[in-house]
Amino acid sequence: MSTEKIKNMEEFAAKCGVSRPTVSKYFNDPNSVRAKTRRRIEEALERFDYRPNIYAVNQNRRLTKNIGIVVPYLADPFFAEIARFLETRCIEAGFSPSLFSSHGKQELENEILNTLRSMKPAGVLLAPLGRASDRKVVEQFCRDVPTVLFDSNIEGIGDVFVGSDNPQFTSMMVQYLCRTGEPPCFFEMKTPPNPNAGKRRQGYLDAMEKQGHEPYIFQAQGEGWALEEIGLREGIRLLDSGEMQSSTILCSNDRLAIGFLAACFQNGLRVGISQDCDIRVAGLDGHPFSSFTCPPLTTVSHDYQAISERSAESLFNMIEDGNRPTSREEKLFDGKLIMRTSA
Amino acid sequence: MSTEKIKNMEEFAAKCGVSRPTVSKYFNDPNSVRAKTRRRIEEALERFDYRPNIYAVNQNRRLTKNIGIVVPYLADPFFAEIARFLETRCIEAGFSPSLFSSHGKQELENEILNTLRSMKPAGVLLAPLGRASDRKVVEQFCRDVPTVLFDSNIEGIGDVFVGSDNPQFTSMMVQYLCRTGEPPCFFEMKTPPNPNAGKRRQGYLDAMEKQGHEPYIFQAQGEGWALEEIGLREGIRLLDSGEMQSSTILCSNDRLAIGFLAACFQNGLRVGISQDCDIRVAGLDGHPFSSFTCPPLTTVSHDYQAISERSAESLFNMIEDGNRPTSREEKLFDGKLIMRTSA
DNA sequence: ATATACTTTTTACGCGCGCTAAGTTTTGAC
DNA sequence: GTCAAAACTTAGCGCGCGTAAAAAGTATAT
Repeated sequence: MSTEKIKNMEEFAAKCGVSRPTVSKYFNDPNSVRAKTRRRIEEALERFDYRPNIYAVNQNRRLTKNIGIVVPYLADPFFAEIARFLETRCIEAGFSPSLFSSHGKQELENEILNTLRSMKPAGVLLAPLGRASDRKVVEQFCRDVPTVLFDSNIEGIGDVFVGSDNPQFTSMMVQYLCRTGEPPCFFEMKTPPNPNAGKRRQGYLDAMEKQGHEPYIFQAQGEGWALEEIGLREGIRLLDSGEMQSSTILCSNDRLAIGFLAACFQNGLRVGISQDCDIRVAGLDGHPFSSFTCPPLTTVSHDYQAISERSAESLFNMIEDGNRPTSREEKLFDGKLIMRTSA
Repeated sequence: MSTEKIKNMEEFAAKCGVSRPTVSKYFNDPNSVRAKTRRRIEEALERFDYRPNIYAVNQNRRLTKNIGIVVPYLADPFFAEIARFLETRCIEAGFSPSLFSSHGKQELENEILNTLRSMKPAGVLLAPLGRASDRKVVEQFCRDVPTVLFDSNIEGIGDVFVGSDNPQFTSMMVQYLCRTGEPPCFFEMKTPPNPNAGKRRQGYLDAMEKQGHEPYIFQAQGEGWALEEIGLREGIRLLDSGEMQSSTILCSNDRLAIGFLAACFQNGLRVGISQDCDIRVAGLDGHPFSSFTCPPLTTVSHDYQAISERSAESLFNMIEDGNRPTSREEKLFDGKLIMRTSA
């Protein structure tokens, strides 16, 4: 490896013994040049560490090879996990992913979308804030940029939506809980930051009605994404209030459930399905840590792999075709019931 | 807001009624133009949504306003949390942060550093893989780009290192555990992916010796970042082996501890400090979820805020000064003992 | 050998902006 | 009203590359 600095493609082309446009062509698609030419370039590539200037490249290309990945809250392991999958898929497919987190704030989401727009990305994988999103901004963005929405659906926006069938999650869990014990009450936030809470509540109400049981919903106070803390604090409040109608509780998501488990522990309640336990607690999401709670959390898990794969594939297809789908596609994946010992 | 599309700075300058260089000057520093001129530009900015083409801008500036943030594993809530802090600080200071995760892989870390180099960043905040890092690559990178290392120190590399005093963590915890009960044994990974494990082991050995106790270390088998799972599986193996010399165990980090708690639960062991408990479990890190385990985890917490603040400030100072510090600076923050009920 | 279809080279322009130098206007202090 | 300083305008180069068109070269088939 020579230490000689190569300034630009012109110089590098000289080292290869080919012309600059040919080198340019090579970088756009190594297969588009003759095998012999390719070898010469690749040999030079090993002797000198030259990289095309990304800014010059992107300025001149109509569309870049960038892909934006936007999640509402990256410190949530659920999104961290999905982002990890997506990033890897993008790299494998030869794109340059850029990762953004809205940190739960509308202004930041808007700002990210604006930044993204000026990046001329080939496409964007967007998990919007949901209710907290600025609908008009997101809508306009999706018109301008090929976008796959995931996790959180905003009706009519984006070319494709890929996510989980949230009512199915709740319905399956309610059914399971009813068959194995007392019908559950429902623990959720009054003003949830995460997008799918509304659908889950409705799913609970519908499922309970279908099973012929009276629903009971407890709404936790609190704002923001500190879900475990809210689950703990409000869980204690709920337990102390004596309002609980049932010894089975379904939490709107695993993070609330983790908090609620802590509340139970603090109140000396034994959680689980065995005879000597006082209460059953279930969650929803298949949170990466849900198998390590005490007791391990019974939950309905997203099909992470499928959601990431499908989102990425959909976007890649759109990019390759060059045209957006005529009608909006929606793909919902079922969740998988994971029976552990908490419920 | 007019819908008229503005193609470039030339056009936008015309709308403002000022010349292009003046607009350019404004975007580089709004205070560098006369107040009246600034008003005219900002009014136009409200009527038309123009943004300078970031690729053209970055191509022509010697240094961009980009800051790279690199962490070894973003799906680890510890790094997610720090990354969130850092990102916010960069934006506040007028920079454009780009977030990268090495996903625990050396090749990816190298690739990220290469990408970063070609981004001509003003500076980089780097939490390296540590032992798994390619020392030469990181070293060369730090010579080329102003870099603040954080969390994981690589001796002699980078202009500044900001992190926690890991031996102090272990030492403090060992002291606490010895004063309140049986001296702890130590639970760690044989080949830990996280960088500071070595220092913690040494800290344990030193502290035990200082206290006049015989150390006992159990090394968990397993590779990668699935620390909870390893803690659970190997925890069970340890408990079943009957090798445990003490009823107090200190885990090398909170994620292992979370797994170990699950192992205890599964084995019917009651964890905690009260009389009716069988075992005390402590962790290290102040993991965001450590307060929601059952029982809540006694741990030594990083000073997240201080580490992020200091890292960011150090980098900003280097960037503003324009010159790198003559000698390498190291700043270690003490951890805070957080007494909960697990130990 | 000749025709045909690819590849590659040459030449040249354009992208949008940073930056500089020279000339012009505006500002504010006296 | 004068005058120097500050802010502006005009003009123009350069950054590193994509890309298009035309010319030249090269592989494959007849």
